[in-house]
Amino acid sequence: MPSRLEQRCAEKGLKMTSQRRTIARVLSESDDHPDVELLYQRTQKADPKIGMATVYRTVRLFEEAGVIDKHDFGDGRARYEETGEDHHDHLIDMKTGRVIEFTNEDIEKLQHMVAEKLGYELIGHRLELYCLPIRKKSGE
Amino acid sequence: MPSRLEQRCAEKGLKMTSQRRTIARVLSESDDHPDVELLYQRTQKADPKIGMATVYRTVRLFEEAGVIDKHDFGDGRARYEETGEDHHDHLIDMKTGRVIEFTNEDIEKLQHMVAEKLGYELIGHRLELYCLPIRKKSGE
DNA sequence: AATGCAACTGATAATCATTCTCATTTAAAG
DNA sequence: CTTTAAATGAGAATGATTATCAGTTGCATT
Repeated sequence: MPSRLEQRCAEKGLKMTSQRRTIARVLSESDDHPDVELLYQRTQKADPKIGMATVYRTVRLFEEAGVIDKHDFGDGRARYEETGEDHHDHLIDMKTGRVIEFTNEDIEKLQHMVAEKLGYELIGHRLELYCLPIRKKSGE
Repeated sequence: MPSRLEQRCAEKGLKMTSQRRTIARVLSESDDHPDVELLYQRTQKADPKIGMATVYRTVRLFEEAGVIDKHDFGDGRARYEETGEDHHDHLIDMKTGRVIEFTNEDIEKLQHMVAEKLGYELIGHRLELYCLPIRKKSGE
């Protein structure tokens, strides 16, 4: 059973190799935001012959084809996730590093308005909220 | 005459050397968002003995002291600007690479609301709009 | 003003994520 | 089942940034 991502790759006319299928599957099955190192580890379980370079190449290919999204949460390495029809932004828990997805239509609209007011058309955007859990106990 | 930034460094209790003064001045006089390479070039004009490593170190020191802000606009290198009392976000012109600053109180408020709804306190955030000019005439 | 020393600096080596190189292998068309 | 352009794997190369270390300097104390 081909993964959803694999199908989308085929639709884009990408040549599908066994390595790309494996990586597509791993990405499809990931519900977090893995970096390349983590993707490499996960692909290793399915096919230990896949090289790091191939993961980098494939992830770049997929990103350029628009079937996955690339993120940079400020820790110096890129992280990826399958593109969904629902756009969402990210809230980063600074304590645990956990990433929570959210959507907010009002913010989206305001972004378009801001861009328009400045004479621009909004093509893409990045919104990340760096937060700490609300806690009434003691501590930092 | 010490630059505004130099004074702020002194207030933070940072030991001020001639190199740091020079770099602080260059940062104060920059109204764009220079990367380290560009800062290095600008400091060279004032003091050709300053090394690249010192620029990196100083910029990190200043950033950790909270007197300058570090940005990452997705081109693989960090860019800096003096911290102002006015918070602002950035609109990146994808055609020219120009960076336009803007503020929007409504977006700020919504961000806090989103974080709160998810059980978090908003500490910092990053908002960048990647845009293309709305059909303008030639040149610029 | 001279002293002492921790902190700073400059040159360069090291690191980290990512991309490139190239010999070998493979997907997909004929 | 050939053919061939493209993909792969291993490791070298790259670019931005950080660490190392011997020599230098700011600055608090004589």
